[in-house]
Amino acid sequence: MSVADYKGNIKETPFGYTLSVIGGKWKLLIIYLLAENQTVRFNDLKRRIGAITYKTLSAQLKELETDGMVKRKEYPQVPPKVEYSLTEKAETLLPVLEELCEWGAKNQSKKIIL
Amino acid sequence: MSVADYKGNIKETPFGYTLSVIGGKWKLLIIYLLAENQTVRFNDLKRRIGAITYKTLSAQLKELETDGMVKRKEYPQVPPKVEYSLTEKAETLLPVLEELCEWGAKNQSKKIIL
DNA sequence: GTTTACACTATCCTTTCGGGTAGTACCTAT
DNA sequence: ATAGGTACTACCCGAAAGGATAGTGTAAAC
Repeated sequence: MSVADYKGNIKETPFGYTLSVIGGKWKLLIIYLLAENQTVRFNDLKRRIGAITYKTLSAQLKELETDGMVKRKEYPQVPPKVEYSLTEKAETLLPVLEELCEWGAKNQSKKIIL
Repeated sequence: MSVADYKGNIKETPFGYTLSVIGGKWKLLIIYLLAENQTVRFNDLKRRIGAITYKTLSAQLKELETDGMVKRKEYPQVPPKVEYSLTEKAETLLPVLEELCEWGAKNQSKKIIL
């Protein structure tokens, strides 16, 4: 299915799919933090981000998990311990994210010339 | 400003900026249609997309315009005629969009292995 | 002279996303 | 005995995005 063929069901196109995977408000930051630190625990992630709430962090992680971007490893102990890390799938996206970032850096401040 | 430094104001990071420019529900489709056809008129765009409403199309185009992604050329005649086309800035993004698209195509159907 | 087309705008409504606050069960440290 | 830490969930709420419907002014086509 080509991008120009869709009629509103954007998630079914390759591009729309990619967008849906990384489009959440905090998803990129989470991906970057996991890329930098390999494995991070829930409350640690919360502390590093700061402004996010538990509920939102939990939701974003769950979405990333069902999209196959993060792995969740739970240790059956008390108090609980859960470690989050990137999947291989997520790692293959990192170079593309870098490029998007570069494009943004180049164009963010550019004046619009008509 | 690095991506890992932001605290909720995502639009100020290069990546967040890029995302905000292409993140609208129909923006990608519009960009692709303009890339394929060079210049397209308003109602023509509406017909090609189909499911979009005038209001939404109008809003998305306006946002793309203020972000410097599309040019709007108005002909002072009756009935009105307006042509939309991509700016150079938008054209520099096309290769990156292709890559996002490829990643999506490769990963969309992949099963998640834990 | 009624319809059609153009490029929209206005108003209202629904859906979606994320935020705020509180609470859970259990254990460790003081 | 009390406070704090762990990894969450439940419930409610507000803002923002986008959809539905209708209307505008002019002119050409039928």
